[in-house]
Amino acid sequence: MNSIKDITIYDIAARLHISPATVSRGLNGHPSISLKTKRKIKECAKELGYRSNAFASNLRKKCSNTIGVIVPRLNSNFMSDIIAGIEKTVSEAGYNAIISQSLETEKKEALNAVTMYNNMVDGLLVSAAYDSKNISHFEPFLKKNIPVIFFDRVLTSDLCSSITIDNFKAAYEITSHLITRGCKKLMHITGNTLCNVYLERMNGFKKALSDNNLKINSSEIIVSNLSFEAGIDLADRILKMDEIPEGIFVANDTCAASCMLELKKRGVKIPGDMLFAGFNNDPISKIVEPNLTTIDYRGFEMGEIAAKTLIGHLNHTHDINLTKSVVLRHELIIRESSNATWTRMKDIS
Amino acid sequence: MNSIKDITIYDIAARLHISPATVSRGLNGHPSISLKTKRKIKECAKELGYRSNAFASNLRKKCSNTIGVIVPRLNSNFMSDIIAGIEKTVSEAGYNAIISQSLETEKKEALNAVTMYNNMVDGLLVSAAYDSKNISHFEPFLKKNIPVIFFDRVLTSDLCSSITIDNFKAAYEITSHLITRGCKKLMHITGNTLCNVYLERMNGFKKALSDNNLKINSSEIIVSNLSFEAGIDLADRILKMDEIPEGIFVANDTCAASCMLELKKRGVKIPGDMLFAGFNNDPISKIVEPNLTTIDYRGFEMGEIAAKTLIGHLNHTHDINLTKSVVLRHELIIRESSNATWTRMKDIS
DNA sequence: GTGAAAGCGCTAACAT
DNA sequence: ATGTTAGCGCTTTCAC
Repeated sequence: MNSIKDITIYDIAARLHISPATVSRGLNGHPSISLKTKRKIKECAKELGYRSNAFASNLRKKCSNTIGVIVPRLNSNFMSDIIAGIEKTVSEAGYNAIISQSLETEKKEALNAVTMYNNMVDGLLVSAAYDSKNISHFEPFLKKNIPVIFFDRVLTSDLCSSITIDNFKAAYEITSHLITRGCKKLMHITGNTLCNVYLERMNGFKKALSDNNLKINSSEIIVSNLSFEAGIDLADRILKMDEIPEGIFVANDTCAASCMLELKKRGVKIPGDMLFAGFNNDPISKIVEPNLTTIDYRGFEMGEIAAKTLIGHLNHTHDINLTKSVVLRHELIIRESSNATWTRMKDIS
Repeated sequence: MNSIKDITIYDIAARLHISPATVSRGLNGHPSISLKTKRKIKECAKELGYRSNAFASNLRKKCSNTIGVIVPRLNSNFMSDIIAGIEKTVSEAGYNAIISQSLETEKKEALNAVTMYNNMVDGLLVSAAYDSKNISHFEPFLKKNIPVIFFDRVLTSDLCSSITIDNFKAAYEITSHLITRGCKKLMHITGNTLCNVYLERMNGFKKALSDNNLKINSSEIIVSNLSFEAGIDLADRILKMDEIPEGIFVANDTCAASCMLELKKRGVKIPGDMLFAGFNNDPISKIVEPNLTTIDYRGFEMGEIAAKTLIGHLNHTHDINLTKSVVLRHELIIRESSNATWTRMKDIS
């Protein structure tokens, strides 16, 4: 295939009448090589179009200088920001990143992990799939002391660090906000509660209710896949309820937006008849009418910190204390979908 | 770091009293190894927790079994679909993919290309950055006969295949649709016309106008970065025009949606006062009100075909005829934003 | 400051 | 059907 032979350090050595060892050292900035020879080597390398053979180098050094990234999906702004944050950080530290998506299944997540393992990644950054139950598929890494760090969607383990936001608190705040606006009968639409982010958001919702002396009826918490289509089905389900909720907190923006639209289509006025809140501050939350109250958190920063934590750990190899958690800040963004005092109580009085 | 020594084929060979070569062949399913020994080898490998060292293998074979993917951004559903299509295809063919984003700059695209080159990818799949002007940064690949295939955002070159849709035709169709609906004064908002997709969409727009005997005023074509924010600024600019357009075709959905919303906020009725069309069939197009007329094309399929083309080329190494183009189908999706006969002409009559 | 030499783990001639 | 052997390109210990 590649008709033209690759230039190796031997070619440079021959041309310069020095040893390959010196060339290797020169190229890698080894301190004990004189500046003059270093310069000569680099010039020659450039001239001949030399490129370092990463395989030979990695084989010899027994490490890849690569970190693996596994995420559920790449299709959100949020994830793209995270990836950008990771890429920036790892490349600044002289590492490469290899990225893969689990498409929300534990099976593909495990498969991706095997690939990463075989490619000898130095560390792993993971945001777990929707149905990932435990860290068993990451055990080969842990056994070999290859650090695995979770971000956003974490799998709890004593052996892994995690970077998250305080989903419980964020949910508590957004629910309290709806309550402050006058909602008494609230509803929560969440994702698979195996997933920490959805479990915690649900718990925050519940706590806000109980702290405000509102009773929690289990029928008012619905688990869904939070897709666009699910939002439409949910609207239907909501309208069929005995008592229509006054405020709805959905665990993501996409589903909140489609649900809201469907309800509007069926004659529900928002925020007139019902208040709405989402989660993520996705661009969609600024497009949907009314604009959606939501929780903002910065993906880029999360990616940066996840990568920095991993690389920091990789550098001082003796850091026993891997198991730390970083919690990033979030912000409640109040928009039109909840920005009215809820007044259906007039009907009752 | 990794305290436990890795198992190699030598360990398996020793344990089984056979040669490492046999182990290697057995593991790789070489035909001339008896089924019995194959099974024995695989069992032993599993038992010892063997993993193949990809570096040694790649070093020896002088190929990486990896294809590189460079895209502008990962943050759209469309791109995520493309990546999923690529990943599925390459993994079925026994390859790996390494993915990176250029963040819309030629500079980072070139940087990513260097990384890919040093990692000896067997081929490259590229969707060009916003400001990528030529293929010079891919020349090292072409010089070494490493195939580079463009998809969606292509850079024209005799040396590279491309997978696209017929942007010209799609734009022609959507513009004709607006004209059929009664618009006489049309406007087009496009991206950097260095980019084939935007250039062709603009040309399709122009052709539809001239075919319908509508004159093209250069002021009615605006180049923008097509971002959410740009849409808002454009709304302002549109309202300041001497003659407000009757129909607007924007080259993507995000910008179309934000522009439409801002116009609505300023009192413009859509589709009452003005028809709108976007491009991409992004989820946002189904959220914005009115729902946006747009062009749909399937990303998953595009990714699949791009990867299949590349891998097909990789397999029969003698395929001289790399330079072929595949054009995928697209579909005009008519929604509410243009689904009304335009009637402002009443004002004039 | 530089060189010699061994070896990382695997594969592919070339044997048998 | 299996074994022998050499070598992919690099890094690194040990010499000097």
